[in-house]
Amino acid sequence: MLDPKLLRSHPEQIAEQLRRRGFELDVARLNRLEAERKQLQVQTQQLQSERNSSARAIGQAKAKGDDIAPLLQAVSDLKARLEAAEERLRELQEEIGEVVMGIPNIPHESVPDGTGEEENVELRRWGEPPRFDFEPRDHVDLGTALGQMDFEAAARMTGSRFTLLSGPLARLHRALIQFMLDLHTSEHGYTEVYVPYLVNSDSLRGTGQLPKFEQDLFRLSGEHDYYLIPTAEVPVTNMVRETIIEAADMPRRFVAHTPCFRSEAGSYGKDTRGMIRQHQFEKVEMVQVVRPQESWQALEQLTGHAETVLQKLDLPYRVVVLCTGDLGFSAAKTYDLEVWLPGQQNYREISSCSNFVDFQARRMKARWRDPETGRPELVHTINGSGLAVGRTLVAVMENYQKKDGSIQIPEVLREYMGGAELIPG
RNA sequence: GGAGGGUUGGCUGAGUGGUUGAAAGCACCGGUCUUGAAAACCGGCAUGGGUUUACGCCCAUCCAGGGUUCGAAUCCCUGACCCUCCGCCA
Repeated sequence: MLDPKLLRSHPEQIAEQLRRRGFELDVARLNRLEAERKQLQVQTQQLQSERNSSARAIGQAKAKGDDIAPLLQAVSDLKARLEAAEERLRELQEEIGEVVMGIPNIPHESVPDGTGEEENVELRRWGEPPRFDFEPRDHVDLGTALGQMDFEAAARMTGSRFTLLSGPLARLHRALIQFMLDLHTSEHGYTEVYVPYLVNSDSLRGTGQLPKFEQDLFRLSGEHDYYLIPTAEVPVTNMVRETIIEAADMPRRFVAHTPCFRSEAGSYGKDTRGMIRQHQFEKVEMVQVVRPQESWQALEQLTGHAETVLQKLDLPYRVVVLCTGDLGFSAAKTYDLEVWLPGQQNYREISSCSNFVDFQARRMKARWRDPETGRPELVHTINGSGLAVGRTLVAVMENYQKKDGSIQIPEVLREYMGGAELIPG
């Protein structure tokens, strides 16, 4: 959510900045609603003030033993007028609230202009795509040949876009999780957290998935109105919802491994083969809650933490900065890490690191006490995948494959694999 | 699943219809005292919104929503969450 004060005072400037990301802000409508709100609010508050003072007068008269009948007479129609005004004001504020909640974040000035994915800008590359003296296979062929990856069985027990892993491949998947968590907690200063995988709608509103992106979520039916988390960002960021953090406790850095559940109703036909796009996948997520003046530095740092995972796994990747048109709803700036997949001969997204500045914090009422002002101020929130586990498994399989279909185990994972160096073909 | 208790400011916690936005304590900030610190003493200290050049004034908020009333933290209803006991259970 954008600062309502800014939205009121400089709507044209905000509209212009939002136009960069292809969002058309209806300034005329907003101004009209605001003008009406202002007028109605003043009127309502006048009536409330009237009610308060007359109620007080009645109380005093009663205490003195005076006759209160004429006073009661004087306020006889006040209540009806007040209720009508309050009702209209409430409706109006709801309408304004809906409009405001549907406005995306303003892109940071450093974000390149563009209309979509193809205009994202590559910043740097790390590592060399491996050369094979044979035709490299993709993870589906490799996993199926090993007999340790079964999409058909998963489709029978559930449906499409699910995977069944078994044996060493299942263990490798788990090893990746352990490795990532250990790295971030022991070397990058994150606190590991375990969180609910079901959340309420307030939490999803707080991080920006609701109200606009309900179709991407799995929602429970039955007694509770809960949703399956689409990312650990939701529960972890909401840890600080409606709290005031003391300056000494900043910054806060959390890392969590969770499954993620995405309906992605709009993605039919995209990445239908393999584990790239699933309804359920594991992710290790880093979240930072920082002082506003530190958030841009924190984004660079957090992106580096995600890169370290790829470097330690010796997986070639590149870093791109998303252009304005590809930016997520809540983000002010996003770096994507894309890993090299020999099976696709392409770089594919494996991590997304974003600075949300105060956008989520305002929705969540997440604040800290600024020693400069002594008052509660909004925090900034940053998060990033460190990394998407399923896609990392894909990357390891495809980059570490051998001609006979066996898969070499990256050195840093061996301690989590009982010392094994190879998944034999 | 059954029975009961609770939810008040950063924290603890008073407060059952009329200057209560809310006692008191803690924490925090400033001052006096002190070589310095502590203690003691004095003072300050909620959030959001409207309005004003400004001092300020006004409104809302005591879990949420509805109701009763001239007037609700306080009474009634519904819901959420927390706690205790019983039952069941990984």
